[in-house]
Amino acid sequence: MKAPAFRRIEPDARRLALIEACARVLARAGAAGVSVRAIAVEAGVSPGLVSHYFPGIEALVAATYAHVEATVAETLDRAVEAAGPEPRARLDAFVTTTFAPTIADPQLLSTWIAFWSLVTARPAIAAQHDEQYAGSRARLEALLGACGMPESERRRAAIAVSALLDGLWLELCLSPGCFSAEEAGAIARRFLDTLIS
Amino acid sequence: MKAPAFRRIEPDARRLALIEACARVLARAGAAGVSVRAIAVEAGVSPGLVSHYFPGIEALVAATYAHVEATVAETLDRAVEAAGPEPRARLDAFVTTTFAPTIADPQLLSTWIAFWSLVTARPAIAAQHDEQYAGSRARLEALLGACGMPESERRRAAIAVSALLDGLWLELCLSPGCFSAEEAGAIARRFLDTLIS
DNA sequence: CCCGTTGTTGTACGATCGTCCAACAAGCTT
DNA sequence: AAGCTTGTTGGACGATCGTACAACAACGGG
Repeated sequence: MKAPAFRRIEPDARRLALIEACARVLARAGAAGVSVRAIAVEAGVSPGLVSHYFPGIEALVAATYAHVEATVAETLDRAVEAAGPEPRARLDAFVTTTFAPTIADPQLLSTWIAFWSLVTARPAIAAQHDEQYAGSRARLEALLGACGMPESERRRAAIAVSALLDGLWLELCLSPGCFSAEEAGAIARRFLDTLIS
Repeated sequence: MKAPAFRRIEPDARRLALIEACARVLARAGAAGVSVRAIAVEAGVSPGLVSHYFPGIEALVAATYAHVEATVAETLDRAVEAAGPEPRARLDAFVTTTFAPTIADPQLLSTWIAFWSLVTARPAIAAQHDEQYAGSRARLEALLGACGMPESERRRAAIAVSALLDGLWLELCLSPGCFSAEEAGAIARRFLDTLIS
């Protein structure tokens, strides 16, 4: 009559648990502190299990980035839906939520940095980045189109807005004291004013 | 009659040589491939010398970032000077040069990423980032002021332009095929049009 | 209840990491 | 030419890394 030494769970659930553990390690220790053992401890499993589910740390980091990015995108979508039917209000909600504490978080940035550090050297990861960036831009294009922007201008406008948001988000994470989330939101919304009018 | 086993050079020159070697290693192997030994081989010295000049890899990466950032800033300043006296032409030169091949270079990005990965965890490096970012923004504010922008608007405008340039530059390095340097320059210059008019 | 499947463990292995320091030698001074 | 300063070497050290693999045990089907 003793407690089981471990629990068996289905592969997909285990994969997700490892991904979430990796995200926590990245948030706590940064890109340099991520390792098979640290993730295993965080997930409460043995080190060997990490290698069993992922061919290497890089694959796990890539999967973690994909998962966190999807979570962020879901948060943004939810905020857009909550903003109601007015197109411009939806766009503003997208912008404001981008700088909300849960997203403009230095700990979240470390996941991006760990992923970015792999993009240049690994073609497969570069392809993943291209794909996720295209998806993010497509959502932005849809929001801009709903505001009446002609299709011929949407591509460039989405690239511009995406870059502005990324740049503000990045600096907000790296130097939180330099300017506030409200200021970042105001800058971005003002930029949208000039784009849409 | 045999060649000397090594050359003694003055500490400042050796420090610079190590910094340049670190930059080359970062460009070639990325943030994950940087190590004391790799840098020592690249600089043609023994591993012990790296530790002798820098308290650790992190300090060397920080010094390398400072050096590369200064080089980039100098390139931008030179381009601005070469653009002549017209304020708007100087601003355009700043923007265009930001996306020139020597600056919007994936290999250069790895230096930034290696540095960024240290910002969150190390307060001293966060302070260095704040300082260098403030300097970069001050240069931008001066260029905007010369174009007739009132001082009360310069801060926000510089933050906005800096973020847009950073975001475009980042994406240009990560996904070179998505849009061109010319397109990035056109987007940025168009943004400046709306700001200055 | 037992048995087979397979998710999981835990360790051993070689490689590589950053750090350290005593010994060496290059080059200036005398 | 000899001595001295000090930049430089190069290996030793313990820690940690990713990987691999044989043994184990949890859990469902019989």
